[in-house]
Amino acid sequence: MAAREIDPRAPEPPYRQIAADLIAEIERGELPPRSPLPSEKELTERYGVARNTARSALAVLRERGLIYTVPGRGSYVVEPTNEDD
Amino acid sequence: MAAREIDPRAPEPPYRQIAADLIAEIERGELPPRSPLPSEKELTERYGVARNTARSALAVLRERGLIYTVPGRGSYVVEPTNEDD
DNA sequence: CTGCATTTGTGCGTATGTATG
DNA sequence: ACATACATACGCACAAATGCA
Repeated sequence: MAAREIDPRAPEPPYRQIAADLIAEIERGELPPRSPLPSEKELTERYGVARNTARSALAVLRERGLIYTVPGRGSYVVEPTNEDD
Repeated sequence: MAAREIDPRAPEPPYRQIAADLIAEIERGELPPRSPLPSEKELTERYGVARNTARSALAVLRERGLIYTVPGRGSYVVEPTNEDD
């Protein structure tokens, strides 16, 4: 298997497609708060991209404050901050 | 010339040293608002680093809201927003 | 409009360092 | 010491945007 719906020729670059995919997973609750995201290595295998591309996708989520990264451990979904109730 | 004071073995990684250097230039007024920063290529030559490293340095400034980047053109110092008077 | 140079955007591969367990 | 994972860095390639002749 591997390689989820990533199209290298789409106007949206792969790293953004992957970021959108991960964000969708979080919003669907498939990746609940504090749960670990796939490692960079797993993302490379799952989406069929290079490590830098996987890292770029994670960087998007990090900049949006959706995840945080711990060196040597991995990336995790942030705790919700109750700003939507 | 080339290669300004960048030490690859310092605890501060090169891209942060370069970012700090550029920030200092902005704060000294050597790079006034709307002035163009050196291109990525120029930064690689000036500091003796790879383009990715130069890009990482610019990304730091961009995230801090100190510069903005126009594809195909370059990066520029932002306009001050008068919040310090 | 066409072509060209310049510059940034994206991507791949690889290597080394640091943090964690 | 070791495995895993992220951080940083190098080199390279091609695409896309811009500006100009």
